[in-house]
Amino acid sequence: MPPIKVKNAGKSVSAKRKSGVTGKAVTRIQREKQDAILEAALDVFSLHGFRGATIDQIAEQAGMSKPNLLYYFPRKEEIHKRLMKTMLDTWLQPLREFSAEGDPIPEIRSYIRRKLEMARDYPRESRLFANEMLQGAPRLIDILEGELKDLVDEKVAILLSWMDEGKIARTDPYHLIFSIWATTQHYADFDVQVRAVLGKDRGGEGRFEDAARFLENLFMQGIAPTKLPSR
Amino acid sequence: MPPIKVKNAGKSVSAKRKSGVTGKAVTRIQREKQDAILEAALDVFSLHGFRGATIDQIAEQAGMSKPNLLYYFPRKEEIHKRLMKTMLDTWLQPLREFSAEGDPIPEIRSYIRRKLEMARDYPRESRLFANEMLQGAPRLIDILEGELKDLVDEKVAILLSWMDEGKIARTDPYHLIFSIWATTQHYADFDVQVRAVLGKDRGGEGRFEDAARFLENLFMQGIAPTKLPSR
DNA sequence: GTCTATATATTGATAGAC
DNA sequence: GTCTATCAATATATAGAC
Repeated sequence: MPPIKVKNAGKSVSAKRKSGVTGKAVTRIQREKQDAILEAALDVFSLHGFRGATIDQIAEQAGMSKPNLLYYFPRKEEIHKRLMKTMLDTWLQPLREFSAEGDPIPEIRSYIRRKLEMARDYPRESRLFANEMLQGAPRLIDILEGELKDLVDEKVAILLSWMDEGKIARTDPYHLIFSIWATTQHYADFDVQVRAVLGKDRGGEGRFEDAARFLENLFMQGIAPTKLPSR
Repeated sequence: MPPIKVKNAGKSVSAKRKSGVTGKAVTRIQREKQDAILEAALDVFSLHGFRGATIDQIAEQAGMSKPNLLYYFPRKEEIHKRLMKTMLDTWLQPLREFSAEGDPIPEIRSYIRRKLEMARDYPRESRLFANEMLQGAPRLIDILEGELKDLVDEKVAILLSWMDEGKIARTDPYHLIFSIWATTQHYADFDVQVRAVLGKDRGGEGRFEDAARFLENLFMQGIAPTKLPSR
């Protein structure tokens, strides 16, 4: 699996000299400090959730004092908000790229592969998201019911049209998407368990290749158009 | 899906009059208080993780004062330890019941159904477990590498023998189990997201029936013996 | 067994010197 | 911008009266 390219996870080019929130000019050193904070915060929030994370921990990991950190992000919640924003952008990219243009089977296979690559390359983002879900998504529920639902509905329509055309087996498109999410993200969120169960001999880096092979096979069988429609 | 019976989630019969830890006699009222605490703690821990949960919250939810709670469980960690213990017992039951005796296809189908019923009926236990995984399983790693790995290895051997006999398709048994775990637990751990995406019309109680139909179909296709072995 | 009161540490956040 | 010092709130846990 090759590394995947993702939209600039930092600030957008147009915001290079202005902070979107405050409108104040932003120097290179300011951006570097902010990035160090966000990087450290991703570690801590993804591990302990919002309430379990402490500013102390984040500041230490970022290599600065607590008041210094609070100079850049006056409130704990704002760090978290920023992380969630950029995380969601990265996280939903594979689904956005899911296209009606290509052939159905390769398109779905490719989506699975990209999602698994995300779990491999961005496990902290996956855990940050999972933490928020476990807590009932108090800071994300609006996006789930709005932007995310709209995006999924759009892709579900594509899947349904493919089913109508007999290009893939008739099955529940929502639960198909849920299953792809669940199986791929599992390798980030439950990584400890995966490693522990596979043991030393099989728990190395090769586990993602094995997972990719298995998942592509599983879902390709599940949507093969030669099969009878699910009852 | 009928409700499932699970081994007594409270104290075992033989421990009815003795507390396993202290050896002291335990009255009915003591058990009731302990149960109320554990019940409330399951709510709070499953929502906020170990560090994010507070004794205040648990005590309030259990309807007692903080010192009163600490009379029964002198340390926060001991409440969590007890919860993890009983949770794991409940949680691994479906896998323990997975038997080499029955026919392969119905046996696997039945395992999927039971795991999904667990997600439906014990979502808090699922989230408690997920929270621990996200944190790197600091309080559970020994069990994962010991008891759980042994149990999985045992069931993997059964799956492999079925593959050798041509009764199910040849595929990676570990990742098959991971996929079943991931897809079923998803409906407990990511419940908010599932509801949000399905919307008002499809996000009701029927979602578990839909999920069961989809998952059984997906995995039955994936392991059907008529298929060629996965390359 | 349950309460009020409190000890002790940690938390998010601020003040003000430099 | 960064620091030390510190505040107010909250955290786990204990003391001791009843």
